[in-house]
Amino acid sequence: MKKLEMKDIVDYAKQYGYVFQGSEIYGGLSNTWDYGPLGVELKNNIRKYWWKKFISENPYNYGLDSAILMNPEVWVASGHVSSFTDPLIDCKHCKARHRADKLVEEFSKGVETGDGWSNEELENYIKENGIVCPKCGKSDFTSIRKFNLLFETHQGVTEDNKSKVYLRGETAQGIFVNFNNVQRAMRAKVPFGIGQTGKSFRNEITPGNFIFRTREFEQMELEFFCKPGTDLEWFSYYKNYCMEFLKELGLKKENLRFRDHEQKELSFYSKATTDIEFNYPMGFSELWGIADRTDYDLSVHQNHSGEDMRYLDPETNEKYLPYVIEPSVGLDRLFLAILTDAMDVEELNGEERVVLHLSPAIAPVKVTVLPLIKKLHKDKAMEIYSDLVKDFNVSFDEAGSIGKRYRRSDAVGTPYAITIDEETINNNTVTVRDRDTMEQTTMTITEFKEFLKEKIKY
RNA sequence: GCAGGUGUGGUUCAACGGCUAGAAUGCAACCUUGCCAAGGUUGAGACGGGAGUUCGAUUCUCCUCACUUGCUCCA
Repeated sequence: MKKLEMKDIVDYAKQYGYVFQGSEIYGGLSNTWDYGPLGVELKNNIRKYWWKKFISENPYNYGLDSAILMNPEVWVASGHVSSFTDPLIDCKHCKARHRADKLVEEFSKGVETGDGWSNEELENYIKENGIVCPKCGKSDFTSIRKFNLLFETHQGVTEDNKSKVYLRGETAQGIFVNFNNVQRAMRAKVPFGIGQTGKSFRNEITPGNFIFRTREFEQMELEFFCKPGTDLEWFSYYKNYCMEFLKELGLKKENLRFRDHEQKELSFYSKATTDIEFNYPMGFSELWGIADRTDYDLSVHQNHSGEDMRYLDPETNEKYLPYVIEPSVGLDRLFLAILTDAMDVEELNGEERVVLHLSPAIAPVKVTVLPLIKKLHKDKAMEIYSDLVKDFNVSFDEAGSIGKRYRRSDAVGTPYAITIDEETINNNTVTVRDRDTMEQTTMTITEFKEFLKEKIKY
């Protein structure tokens, strides 16, 4: 089977109602995508599954849904307002773009530009030392321009500076600022976690690769608070927990791998980070980041807000800032991974069969109801359809030959098709056809409902 | 944001400075068939957007938008 390219995935997604280009009739808007009727079902199912695995099924963890708009001080404390602003300069000669601080650091090994350097200092240092463009070797740069990755907007009807607010750049901060609330309200004992899903916004400089990197995206984040010293244990626990989850979703083992961050690429606050990478059409790339963030987040909020964020251990009467393990995954990315992994173009009797091998638990449509002969079996089929919709997401198809209808249902990832014929009218049995094996079995409607219920269990 | 490439029905492709822009597939309706993309009839459906050159532009030029490849970036 040939490796599918991103274009194949995008075309497929559009054709079958999974993902459309945003604002398409107006020529689109860069890197925005709308989830279609099947896409939203799949996305909801993935989110639901995540919630079950990480929140409701997990005795340690609690859910949360914090606001997208937060007090701007949150983002000052988290460092997003200042350090998210990368000092970028362009080489006037070859048009390459570089980070000014990186140029300086590379030029004079050991010099830490950190937060302390202003744009002017960076520019002057580059000029005085004649630092050259690593690409073309000339020293002819534009002045530094900063890119704030946070979306800004205004609260209230007047656009004065006081009412400036940011769209959240990550859901995690909503969790940290509610640490005390959740701990007290739920009488939670460390270790415990708080998780939430929701939209976040970042002005990425280079979005792209379909829904892999967009400026508006949905995160599913868990912040797990544990006692310092136990953090590495929990870190490795969650590495495995996440990988387990991905396999349960049906992702193929060979398309997944761990990648530990090297010491030098770790963020300044992180003790350890591991990515779970997936083999997307453009190659292996990040799907899930699992990070040991130490007590960085709670301590910056404690310092900036003046609130005590420490946890009082009821057994030892010891007060401490918990360490945080953060498994954070992008829902859109996971969606893309699942679509890529499931999609297959198979050779069948000299014809091509597009089939989406989605696990029944997350498939948008669980079963499609097909009357064998429209005239004779439509009424019975409708009756069964109306009965099934109460419990399942079901579709109905009466157009074209039976084989063609099987193919249509394969193409959108529906795991089962049931055919309604004379037997159904006489003794309530249907022919159940399996998408993956294309095998048929006969069972009663009641048996089928039980069968399906079992198959779609999360 | 920079440099290159590409834009014709839902999809894949064709033609042309000038007659009603052609086909396959898909889609819809009807007839026929009835368990793995059968056949027939009918129908809907396209030159990304704007400006310019021209008697006339889908075609040539410019701008713009989108997609795409590479670079820069990804806390």
